[in-house]
Amino acid sequence: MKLHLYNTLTRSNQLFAPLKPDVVRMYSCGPTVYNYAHIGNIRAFLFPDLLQRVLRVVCGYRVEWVMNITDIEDKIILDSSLGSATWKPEMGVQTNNPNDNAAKLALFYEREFLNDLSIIGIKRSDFHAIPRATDFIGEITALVRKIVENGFGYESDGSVYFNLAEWRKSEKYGQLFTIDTENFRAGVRIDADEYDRDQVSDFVLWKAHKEGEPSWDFELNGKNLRGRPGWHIECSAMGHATLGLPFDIHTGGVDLRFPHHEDEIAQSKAGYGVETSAFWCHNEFLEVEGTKMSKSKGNFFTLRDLLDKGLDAMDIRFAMMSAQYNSVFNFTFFGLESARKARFRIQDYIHDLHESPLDSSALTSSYISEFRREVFAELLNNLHTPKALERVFAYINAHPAGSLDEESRNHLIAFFRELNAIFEVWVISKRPEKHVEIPEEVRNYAEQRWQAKIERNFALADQMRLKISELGFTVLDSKDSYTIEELPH
RNA sequence: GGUCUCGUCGCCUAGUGGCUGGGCAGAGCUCUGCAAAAGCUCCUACAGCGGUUCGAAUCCGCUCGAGACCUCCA
Repeated sequence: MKLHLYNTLTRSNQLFAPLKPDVVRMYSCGPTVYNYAHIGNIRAFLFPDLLQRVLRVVCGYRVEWVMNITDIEDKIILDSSLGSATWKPEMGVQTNNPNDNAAKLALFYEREFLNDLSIIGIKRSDFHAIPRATDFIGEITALVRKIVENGFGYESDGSVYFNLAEWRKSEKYGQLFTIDTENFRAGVRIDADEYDRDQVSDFVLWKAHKEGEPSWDFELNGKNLRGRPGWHIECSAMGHATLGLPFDIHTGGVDLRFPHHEDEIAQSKAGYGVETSAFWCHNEFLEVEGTKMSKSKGNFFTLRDLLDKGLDAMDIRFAMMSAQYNSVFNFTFFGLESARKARFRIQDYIHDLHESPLDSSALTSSYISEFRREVFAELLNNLHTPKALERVFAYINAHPAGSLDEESRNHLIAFFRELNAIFEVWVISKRPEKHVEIPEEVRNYAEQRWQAKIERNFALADQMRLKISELGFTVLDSKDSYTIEELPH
């Protein structure tokens, strides 16, 4: 089955086919590891996770998914510098070596990040590689050297810049983003004072060393330009090293279209002489309670913030599936609760499919192949998860589990197993039996309540209910009997 | 200032020139109390104003409103 994906490069939905047969090579711009992942980051990684799962499960491709770790960058340098207030003891002991300090801080947050990914249902084993920028300094410097050799880079005060004026003579700059050259230049000039650049719009490939900052040797034209990589060059080099260019799909947040991805396209082609990726796919941002998430508004949440509030990571994962990846997702706590209930409706249905039919006289048979085809068709339509879920709900509404015969149930169970290989928010099994110890006291109260109820002494029955709930339990009545359950928390 | 996106039932999310989605919340019923579960039923919306059309939430124009990007940001 074929996937249609929105390609920012062509600004249209395009039929996807891998460049090499049967294997999809996909690169996702990963995190800069200077802090804990927030829920916006989480969405940005749930998107490629969903994409690679659909490519594998529905399309049947093998997927080589690469996500980089940016472990050298301004904020990392600042927070890892000697005397930094944000240094944590868990990161280790700071030394006089800035490279070492930056690496320690980055490694700490990298581990936290990978742990967060696994909590949210993104599997480590689904990655082909998770390269760190600082492990590819050799690749990066080689690329910078090529760009200079090809006439698209120049050195100035120990830094190396991309010569955009030269590049634009033969190539289009602004493939992913409509750039207004006049405003673009005017905007950049403000921050550009300290640099001596031919064009204000030129971006940095290699940054000259500053005292106290991490740095690496870099030989260029017989000079050692000790310094560190520019932010955009890292992805060009790592994508080339881990997947080869061009690869099939490049993902990232919408904010990365410009300048990050635009510059990546220019650099890779200026250096390696080839295009970067056939598809560029961008996820939209999320908002929290209708406004942009920001620390000053107090609506900024890391994943661990939400888990600390007692929220379930699977509900967060499922809630994010309720909007298409390329539309703004409004994250609300009410919405999260709605998503939880919706998720459990499907979960209960899956459990029910495993139960033996009570009344075998009136069972119907349902051909699920059409249902399966429809759900998958929605996913293949640019990962339209809301529509896919709508199909699922419509189906389970029309086909209560109790009405289906054995064969239909088994087909459905098999289908939900497939679907869960994409959504990864359900358990495909019988309803688990609860083994909760009911205290003697609670059982006594429950029995007294039942007797009182039979005698129609509802005042006493209500008293008993109150006592039971105070002990953390509740009584569920059926026609001729009752059961005792533990209250949540 | 430039480049865009979007305004759909109480909330969230689809959709598309005519047949009027789905989830959550809410109401009623199955049910002789209370509480819960499940099932059934109900809850017909498309910012406003013009225009095109036999017919528009869907196309065009204007107005109002919301938001994003252009600078580190997923």
